[in-house]
Amino acid sequence: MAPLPEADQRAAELSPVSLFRALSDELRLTSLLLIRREKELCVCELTEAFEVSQPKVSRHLAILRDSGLVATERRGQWVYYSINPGLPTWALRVLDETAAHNEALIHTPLAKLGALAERSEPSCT
Amino acid sequence: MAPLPEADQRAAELSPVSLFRALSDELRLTSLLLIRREKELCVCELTEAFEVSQPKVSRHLAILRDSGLVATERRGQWVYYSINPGLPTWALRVLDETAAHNEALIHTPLAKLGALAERSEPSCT
DNA sequence: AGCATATATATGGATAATCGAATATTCAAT
DNA sequence: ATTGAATATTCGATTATCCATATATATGCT
Repeated sequence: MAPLPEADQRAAELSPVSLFRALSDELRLTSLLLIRREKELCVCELTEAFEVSQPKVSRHLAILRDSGLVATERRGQWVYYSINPGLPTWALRVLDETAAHNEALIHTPLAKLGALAERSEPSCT
Repeated sequence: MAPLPEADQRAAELSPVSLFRALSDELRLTSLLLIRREKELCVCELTEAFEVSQPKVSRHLAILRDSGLVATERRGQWVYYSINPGLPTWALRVLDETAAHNEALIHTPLAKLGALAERSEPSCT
């Protein structure tokens, strides 16, 4: 068999406690839900959507990545974060349930993202 | 309308972050799953099932109670913990998914509980 | 090369979580 | 009332988490 990518491997080993620890911070949870909804987002988009410092976003995304929840792909100067496709089904369902019944969680940042999108591509500032 | 019991009120306000924080500790998560499976358990049963100190179990159960996840009922000297019936559906589904696909989590403590049950009622020691 | 933008990491300090051990509290029964 | 069993709480120490700030790395462009 072909070896799994690193992130997928971590996701395959994902323990419930690791998942819940990762989701136990508001910025991490909402970032993950926003990424899930938008398919992929780069650091600067999240920084503007949540109006927090870039290092803060980066640090929390690193935690999501290290626990196997998100995958990253660099394209040019941007690093795009997306839901790790190797996530176990039960974890995806946890996210689905949480997202479906807590839409208010990402309401505001989603609106900010929308305003951002009107100026074409990332090009954050 | 009749006012909700305290625990139900907390459950109704349950935020995703609060839920995940509560589940981000192994003893709390496994205790909750064990309670869910057994309908109700008292502190001494959990103490023996997990082979940890009584204050430790009590402290973590208090956190589960304060975050609205479990309800308590005193019967004689024992305090029984059960899943808070006022838990929102999405939270129950999160527990369902977690339990269904991580049975190994409570395998050992469940076996210890079984051995305990052969000597009739709680009567821990 | 040199500069600007995007992202990541290191440092130090404040706050919170967790633990073991000791001590309270509550209830039942004598 | 006193004892014993079950549960809860407090205390001090340790560790983990989170933040802001500063700095480093990586990429693209000229």
